[in-house]
Amino acid sequence: MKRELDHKLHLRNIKPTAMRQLVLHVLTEQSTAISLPELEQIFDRADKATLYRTLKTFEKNKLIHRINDGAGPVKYALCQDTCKCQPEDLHVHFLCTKCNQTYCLTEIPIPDITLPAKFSFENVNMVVKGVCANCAI
Amino acid sequence: MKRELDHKLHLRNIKPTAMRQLVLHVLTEQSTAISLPELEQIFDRADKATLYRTLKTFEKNKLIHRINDGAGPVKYALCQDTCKCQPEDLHVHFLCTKCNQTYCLTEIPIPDITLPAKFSFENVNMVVKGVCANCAI
DNA sequence: TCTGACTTTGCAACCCGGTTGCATCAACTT
DNA sequence: AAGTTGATGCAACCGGGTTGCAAAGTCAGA
Ligand SMILES: [Mn+2]
Ligand SMILES: [Mn+2]
Ligand SMILES: [Zn+2]
Ligand SMILES: [Zn+2]
Repeated sequence: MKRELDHKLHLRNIKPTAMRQLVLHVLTEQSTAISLPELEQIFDRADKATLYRTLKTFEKNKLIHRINDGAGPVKYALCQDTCKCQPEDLHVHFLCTKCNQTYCLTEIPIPDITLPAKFSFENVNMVVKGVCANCAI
Repeated sequence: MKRELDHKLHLRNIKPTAMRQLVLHVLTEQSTAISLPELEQIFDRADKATLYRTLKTFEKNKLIHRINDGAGPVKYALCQDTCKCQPEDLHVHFLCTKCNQTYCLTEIPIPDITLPAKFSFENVNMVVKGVCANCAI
């Protein structure tokens, strides 16, 4: 277990401190994305700034990606092992309006868009809102 | 001029107060979306809460729509006259990474997505990032 | 025209997510 | 052991967003 976490950190060139192991452990347990405030509640003895900087480090090193679903705080989810956070790694996200959980739809790539003349493409964010399978009646 | 603004307000069932006329006037002048903090700077004598509630009223009555481009504050842009803020009215937005302006690409509808089983669709937000025509070299 | 109900505005204060400065602590190098 | 670097903890701050409340404005009915 701990081995695998350390390995994941190592692959992304992140030094395996105790804090980082704990945070990564929590992240791997989630089936949906998690925000900094949620993380604060899970570790109620940990410092917000440390958690914040841990997420920053993870994001910079492409261990996690940030998701802006438009509903409150930014959320984070683990990247796939092969992810380089390039356009081809981008996928659709889904925000459930009932449970407020945000899902990575990693198998759904974002469709191509034809931009107006002289507009160049760098990146794209696509969030679908609706009701998730868990919340469906 | 003032006639047209009042007419727009009337069409959306918004009482034409002085404040609302001023804000709508500013909104019609913009070619890109504008945030509440930006609006505060334009009217530096106006109260933030009043501007805030004015935007809320406009949004509720579908005179403007909110754009969450993931870069700082929420921005707002005028809806088309025919807009009912339904899925068919949704369009792609474009955030320029150089000038930080957000464009409504009203002629580009958001492509359909096939969601996983039991996930239902309500809404979608799509923001493309890149460099706009004005900032292109 | 006066009155009372309702809406809008202005001001102040607050909330919360995000961010930073700084001192301390831990790990690693020489 | 001493020095260097990076990580952590704590406190404070910032900015966008939001609310409570009283004053001002609007307007219909008496
Ligand atoms: Mn994702
Ligand atoms: Mn738009
Ligand atoms: Zn759900
Ligand atoms: Zn631009």
